[in-house]
Amino acid sequence: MRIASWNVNSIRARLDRVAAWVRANQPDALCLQETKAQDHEFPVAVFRELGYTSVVHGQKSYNGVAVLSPHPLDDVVRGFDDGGDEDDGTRLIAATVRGVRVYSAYVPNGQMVGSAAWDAKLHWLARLRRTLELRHQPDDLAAVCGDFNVAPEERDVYDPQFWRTTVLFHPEARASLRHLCEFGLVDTLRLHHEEPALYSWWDYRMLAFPKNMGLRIDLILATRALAARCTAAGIDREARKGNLPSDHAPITADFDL
DNA sequence: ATGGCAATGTTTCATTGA
Repeated sequence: MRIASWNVNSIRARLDRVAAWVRANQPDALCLQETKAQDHEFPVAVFRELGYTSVVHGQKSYNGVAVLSPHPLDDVVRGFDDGGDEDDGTRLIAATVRGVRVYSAYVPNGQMVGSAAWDAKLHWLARLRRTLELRHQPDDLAAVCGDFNVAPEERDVYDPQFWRTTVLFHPEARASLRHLCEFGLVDTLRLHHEEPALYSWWDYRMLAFPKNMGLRIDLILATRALAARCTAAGIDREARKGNLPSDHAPITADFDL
């Protein structure tokens, strides 16, 4: 079973590229973030022609998440089902695919350290952990996938000295991500690749991509039971090339399931 | 080669992203 995740920076602007990637890579579950489409605007028909069903949770202009699969998508939940306040933005959707609970998460960026958006980012990560505590045991088969807007470690950042002052690599954001993982989630890429400079996002500016000035902020986190079955993980740098790319590359994890 | 931001809609500039 192959699970993939991709911040596409508008599904409508990226439709041909995403459809081609699905055709070539045949994921069993594809989590999308920043679809930037209301639910009725999501191009479900294009993916249906490829044999994929889409479950979506979107809004106008910003945010938006989805899960696509050629298999049945069961027990779909949009947003946090923790009984708390209504979500501020469409940033989370979950569905069960072949017995695996799959989450597509778009963690708030946080804008500036110390801003209201920064507080909201840390709160959002804490709320995601609470939701997992309510819904799962660490020995469940679950994958929390998406754009976390936090790089876990120094080896995931091209200039840690600079980036540690920003929302993407600030010690507090890293601590919030660590706390999430301490629920019992494993960073699947690091099960198979130890080397530094494996990035999933590059700024559109400053020739960041050809210079590999990036950060690894997109993750597929697996519960221990699922991680035990992880046979491969990777980042598809090729999909960041060419005309009109997303600023993020798709990431994948394969499981013996 | 992979080349110096991009998508949206508030639309000819402002907002947001990371």
